[in-house]
Amino acid sequence: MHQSSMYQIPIIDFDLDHTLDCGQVFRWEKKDDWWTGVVRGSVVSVRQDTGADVLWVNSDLPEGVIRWYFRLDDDLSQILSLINRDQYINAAIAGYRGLRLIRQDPWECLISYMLATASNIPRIKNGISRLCQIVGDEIEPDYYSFPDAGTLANACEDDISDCKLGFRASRIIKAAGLVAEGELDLDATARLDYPEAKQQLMLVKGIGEKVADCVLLFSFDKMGAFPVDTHVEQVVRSYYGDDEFFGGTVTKKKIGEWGRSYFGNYCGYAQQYLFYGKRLEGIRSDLR
DNA sequence: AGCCAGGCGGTCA
DNA sequence: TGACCGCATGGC
Repeated sequence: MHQSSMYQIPIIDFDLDHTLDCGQVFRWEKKDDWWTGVVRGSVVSVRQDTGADVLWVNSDLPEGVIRWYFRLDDDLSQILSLINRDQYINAAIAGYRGLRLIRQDPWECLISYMLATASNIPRIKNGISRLCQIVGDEIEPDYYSFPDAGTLANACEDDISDCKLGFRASRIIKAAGLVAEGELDLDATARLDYPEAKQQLMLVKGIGEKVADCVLLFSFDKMGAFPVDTHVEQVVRSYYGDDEFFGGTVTKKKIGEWGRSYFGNYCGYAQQYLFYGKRLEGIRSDLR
């Protein structure tokens, strides 16, 4: 049995609910004020009372790992002031202040976002949950590890089929093979700078600009990545500018280039606030 | 009952 | 380049 201990971490400018609910991670669940998830193969529970300046942690991981995972080392107020360039992002920041990006495990992040293509968050969560339950290991009653590359590459077809991943299944199996064989070295790729790391990732079939940017931002520590999915595209098109603003047809590629230069070095944070901000009614009515 | 989803790769003009 | 398709199907 594991030995987990309870401790608290002092926090500032951190909102646990926004951080875990904003759609950047898919395996955390909240019940009775406690969020529970799996970090580095071990079950972690965290809780923040509303407005409290401490985070309660129940985990066998040391405090430093939790602080690292939640990017508590980021100077969030500084970052937010850097990206707060207009009324729209200001509203998103006001609505969701305390949202921090998370340092996810690169392998889990890669597969998760490959599975996220042409899907929606509830379905993504269900699919990843099934993948872990069917192909992963039960590390505690009802809690499962994310399957490693070798295990996933060799999973039997029936199990994969039961995960209900649709056309995405064959893509992740192939990627798993590349990682298991060492043909794709995620740790080495993470050490490259943004454009080179992105280029490397996109050599893999099934990884395009958007998936690559998500992996770069959420697990490779590249704050200058700006993933453009359908939601961010809709926000940018309707609020920031349409065809004429971009000088020709608006494409996701152009939006990505615009976002990186407009919001600057921490545009990845801006992207996540825009993405999550889309659900704020104040902003939605502004878009209408 | 449809429509659309944190896309990608290929094809065709 | 940019537009259009097929992919496979769950969730609302």
